[in-house]
Amino acid sequence: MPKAQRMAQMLTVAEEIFAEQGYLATSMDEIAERVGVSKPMLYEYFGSKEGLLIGCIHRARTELREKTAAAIAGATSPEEFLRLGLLAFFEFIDEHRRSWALLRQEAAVAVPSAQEEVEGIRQQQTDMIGAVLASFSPDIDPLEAEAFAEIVVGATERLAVWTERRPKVGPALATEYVMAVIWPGVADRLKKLPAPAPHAWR
Amino acid sequence: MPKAQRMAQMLTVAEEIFAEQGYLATSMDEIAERVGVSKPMLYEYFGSKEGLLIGCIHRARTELREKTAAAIAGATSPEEFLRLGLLAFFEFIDEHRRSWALLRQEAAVAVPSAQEEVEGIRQQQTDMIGAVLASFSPDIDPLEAEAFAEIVVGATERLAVWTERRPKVGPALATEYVMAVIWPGVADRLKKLPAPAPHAWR
DNA sequence: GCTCGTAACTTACTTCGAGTAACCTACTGC
DNA sequence: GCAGTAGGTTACTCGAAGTAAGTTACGAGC
Repeated sequence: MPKAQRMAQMLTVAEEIFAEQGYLATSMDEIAERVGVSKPMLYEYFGSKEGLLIGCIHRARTELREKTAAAIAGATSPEEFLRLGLLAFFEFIDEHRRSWALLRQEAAVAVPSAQEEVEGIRQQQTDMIGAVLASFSPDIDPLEAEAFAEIVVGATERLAVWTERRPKVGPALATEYVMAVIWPGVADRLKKLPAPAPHAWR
Repeated sequence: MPKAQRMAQMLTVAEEIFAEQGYLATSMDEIAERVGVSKPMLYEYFGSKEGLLIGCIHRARTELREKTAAAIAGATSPEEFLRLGLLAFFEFIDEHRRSWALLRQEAAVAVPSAQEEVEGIRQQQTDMIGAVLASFSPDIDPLEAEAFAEIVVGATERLAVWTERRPKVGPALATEYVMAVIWPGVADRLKKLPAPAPHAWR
């Protein structure tokens, strides 16, 4: 089997087993066996167990970025922008329930560089939010914009984990919940800056 | 040295080394050596490496619960309640910078029971928020209340991680950021429902 | 002042899994 | 038909989790 194809297969199998049993409880021998190949092949292509995990995360990250970018492409207001971005995120999670737990939870643990990959996902998200804030309200304090973006990402991520325990809450409702809590506050801040709002500073 | 004292010492050392190097990169021999005791003693008192980690998390959780409970004791409005709770949380993080990363990130380890301990911390937080919402607005949809609580906890946790990279953002400012984003949305929801007579409930 | 019981501790293993060295084989281009 | 290489394997090393069995410190009861 050609290299690229074999690598993709390995990632798929690894993601599945990691999600099933957890990163620590999974041995490279086991993954190799389920792929139908010997352990050194995994090392040939991914260098280490950690490398394999990072490969999984990286692939998910790429897919998430593409979906989000496509989703927000047509947005015309900050509210629409946020709503579409959140929806894309929750839909992604919904489609990847199993691997999501892995990527979000396991990766943190394991290894500093896997940690970086996960941070990369968050960076995508915060960058996106930061871009909304900055584009619609260029004078916002950069530190505050960053904090807002982190808050939105944190809220969203946490709610994504929560929806796993509440299967009846689908992507649309999850999006509404997040918007209901954060949008008034974000809108408030956006209004205040460009044209000083009626009620100035609390 | 008596058992209780030795256990406390072990937890302190373990927390420190885990935070320094990460859970995986730390060996039990290393912890034992730094405690000044042999490895089987660690197993005698904590059963496993995982057990030791859980011990660390559990201790932190207890401390956080006590501090938060003390902080919110005198609150009279939902806003004050939230603000004091958040402040207590950020102050706790500020005092435990080293071990914080460990407890939140590392603990997500494949080991389910460590994961549960960390979820226990979050449960404390969401319960607290849920209690505010329910006490000030008893007719709120329980599912929505739960979602709101998760959102607030997620936002807070994420901002706590962020402040580690922004040392100039202290607990007070972090609290303000979170309140600025979430309070308008939460207040909005509380207002929408039939206002309870202040004294008539419970 | 001895000895019994137990709490606190150690040495010396076993076991398991990550990572590696060295070797094999089938196909492709020439 | 031979050389080079992509794709693969077997059989190891080594480090760290976990354990079995034994050792010392010491207070209580006689």
